[in-house]
Amino acid sequence: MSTVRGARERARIEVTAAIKDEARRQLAAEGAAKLSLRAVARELGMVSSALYRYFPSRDDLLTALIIDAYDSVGAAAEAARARTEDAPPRQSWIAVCQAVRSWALAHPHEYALIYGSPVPGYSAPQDTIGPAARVGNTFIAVLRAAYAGRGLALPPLPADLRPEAVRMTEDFAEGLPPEVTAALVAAWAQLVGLISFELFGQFNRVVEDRDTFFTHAAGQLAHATGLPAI
Amino acid sequence: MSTVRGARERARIEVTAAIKDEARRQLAAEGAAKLSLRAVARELGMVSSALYRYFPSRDDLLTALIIDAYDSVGAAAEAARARTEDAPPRQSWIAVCQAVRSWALAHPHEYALIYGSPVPGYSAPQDTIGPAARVGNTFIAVLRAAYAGRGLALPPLPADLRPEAVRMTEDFAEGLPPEVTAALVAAWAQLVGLISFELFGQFNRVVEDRDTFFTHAAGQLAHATGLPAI
DNA sequence: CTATTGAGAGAGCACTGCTCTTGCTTTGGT
DNA sequence: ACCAAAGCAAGAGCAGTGCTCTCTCAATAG
Repeated sequence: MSTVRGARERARIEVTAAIKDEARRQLAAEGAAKLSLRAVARELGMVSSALYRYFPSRDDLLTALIIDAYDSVGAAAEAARARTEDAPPRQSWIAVCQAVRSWALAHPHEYALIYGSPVPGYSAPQDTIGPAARVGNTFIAVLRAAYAGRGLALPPLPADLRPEAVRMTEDFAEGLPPEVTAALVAAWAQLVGLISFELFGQFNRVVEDRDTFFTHAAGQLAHATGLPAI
Repeated sequence: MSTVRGARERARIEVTAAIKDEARRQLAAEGAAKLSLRAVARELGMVSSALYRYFPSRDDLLTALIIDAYDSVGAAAEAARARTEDAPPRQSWIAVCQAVRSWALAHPHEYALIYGSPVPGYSAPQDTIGPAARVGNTFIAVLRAAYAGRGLALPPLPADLRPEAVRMTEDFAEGLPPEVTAALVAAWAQLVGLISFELFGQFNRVVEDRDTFFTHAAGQLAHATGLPAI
């Protein structure tokens, strides 16, 4: 139970939130590289050393922001799916793709934080893996619904990939045909590639009409996971 | 002509190279975030201010490393294509994909520098766009050879994407069917997505047998660009 | 009511990118 | 061959960073 125990505990929660808010502001304004503990503290009217009572290091603050970013994009994806629950699965798929892209365009630095080069340490802390899975799980949900009691429309896997696909299915996509699981994982990575290229400037002087291009590509990815064309 | 004009000019070239080498060493060891001008200077036995005679700022040093990285991965891709010039185009395509991935696994921090979040300014300087195109041009070359005097094996583009695909073709992929150009651009972005997911830890606890998975995905991308299965 | 815990403040360390000034050496024109 | 100009290294210094340590004071718990 999280009953409020006293003024102290309540204050701690509020200050922690204020720090994260200000840090997120600086992140959005200048990027992760220029996020400075001292500047956050200054803006909040406290001295820098006081901030260490709330986050033991700069990396921990960043990790907190990473988790929030995962949750934010995950929520956007889930909302898109909920909005299209009754539409054909292909439309639902494309809607989720577009939701992720829109979120990325609206929060470029937060996107870079989670899908760009990992800034803090090398392996992501344990706390991030839950929120990190939300978008992927949304895609899984779309496909699960689409494949409920329907035949497979995908060619069989090559022999060397099949065991891996079966394992992945058992691990996190129970119920999906292994062909679909493998295609889904690839499609999800590829989607992020498309968004990253657009966001990180790789499409400058290459792709101009990005909305159209992306929507088409998202449709191709839907096709790759075996979703019917309608 | 780059005739050596004198001891001074020669020294400048050598020192510039030494700085880049040491910087690349630190980049490979610790990542772009921890690359420090002072540490580079220290390691080279010079004082930090002297380094500014060669690179006007840290970002300029990083830009030089970015260009080198683009050239490095571009050379790897071109070599893979040269090695498979007489093979069926699908094999050539897959070989180039694998060359890019291998380069990325061997130079993770340099890869992150060019395909991860852009570290220095936001828009890449003019000097980078030439080297940055080498890998893409390699893929274009593979497809150009494959489509020389051969029919199209791709469905027609939707009406809204067609003009964009035609423009892209005229801009940098002269001779390719517009359907192929559009598919290629998407495939290239998607390939980077696959590699980034693997390199940045997004495949941890998800994909185990990464060689197999990647090779299969590369084959799917070849298929998406219309290359025949053999 | 007292002992313990948590929080803010301040000083300080080691480091960073970058600038400016001061000498010295190589260069190019006369 | 000489001499001004340009290129270069060194040193000091500024403003900023992450982080640690100590000190003081207020809130909590027994």
